[in-house]
Amino acid sequence: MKEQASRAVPDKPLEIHLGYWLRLVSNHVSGSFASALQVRQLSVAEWVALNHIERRADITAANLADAMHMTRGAISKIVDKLARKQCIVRVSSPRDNRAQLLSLTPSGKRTLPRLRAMADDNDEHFFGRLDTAERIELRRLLQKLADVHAIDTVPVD
Amino acid sequence: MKEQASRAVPDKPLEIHLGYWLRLVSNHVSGSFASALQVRQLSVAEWVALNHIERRADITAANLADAMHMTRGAISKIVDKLARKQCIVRVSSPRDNRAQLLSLTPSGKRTLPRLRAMADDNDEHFFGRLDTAERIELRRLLQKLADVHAIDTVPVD
DNA sequence: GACATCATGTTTCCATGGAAACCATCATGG
DNA sequence: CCATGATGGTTTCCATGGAAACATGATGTC
Repeated sequence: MKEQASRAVPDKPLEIHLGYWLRLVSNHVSGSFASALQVRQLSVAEWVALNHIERRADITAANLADAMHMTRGAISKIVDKLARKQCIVRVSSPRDNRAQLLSLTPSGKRTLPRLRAMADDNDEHFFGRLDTAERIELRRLLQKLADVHAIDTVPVD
Repeated sequence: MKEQASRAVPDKPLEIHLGYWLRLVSNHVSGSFASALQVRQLSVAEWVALNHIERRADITAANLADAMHMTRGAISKIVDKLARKQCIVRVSSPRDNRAQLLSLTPSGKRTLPRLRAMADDNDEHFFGRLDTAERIELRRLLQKLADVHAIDTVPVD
């Protein structure tokens, strides 16, 4: 009598789901990076926004929202904070008075390399224990998942 | 003159970080599951709490907080919601009048299998496109990361 | 036994982000 | 030209979760 598997609690804990492990590790990595950024008075979302603005100067808030998979409402607040911190400036688009073009201030441009170093360190700290092959494989698997589920549906135009 | 790599924007986008992909995919998986749970009027956190309570009946709120890596304040609210939804009951511990023992109601026990099926479906939907070897490898890598960084520091007693 | 210390659970306050309503500005069709 | 709709950005409201203060009960020390 195999310990009556019928009425017993099904032995299918949360840990059997890959999603569980993904969330566990992901939250930890992001949380650690958030702590690191905190000494610079920045949030992860703000860091991501700065990156997008750096890569594509004069991006509009709506495009930024698409690129970051966030709502325009949330972006509005983030942009507001970054502007208050003198990291970016908002300029009305000459061809559309509704839109505002976002770009880095000199101060913003100067701080980005340091932030990037922190991001590199954080990534290295977490994934450094994997050897090169493992890191490549992890990246491949994650990209495959993103690809298969069209998570990279980022119009950004 | 290699397009002056000095002053140019360093070509190190967010996507080079494994943490970026981890967060991207993880958020998507969790978000999808959250949507699925929504039709049952449950949040992901509530689902996780139900699982822990099922696995360890008469767990205290403090232990649940440890197990879920959340603060007692947050757990207090989650437990409150689950109690209001008649999924669990709170009973004062006979040996410690501060502590309250949490356990599933019959209704809670009945709904858990359906929730588990939803979780299984969600996981299968997202990771089903990976073949068996890939899924095993992904699990191994994530567990290795959790292990190396002691993310599983779950006292739970 | 009295008091300091600690643990449990709740509450309050804060920050974040989505949903939806809103206003201003384009764009299009009549 | 103007009415209608679409779009960009802001605001308000809501839900979630952490931080910290709090009240209550347990524990330890003297």
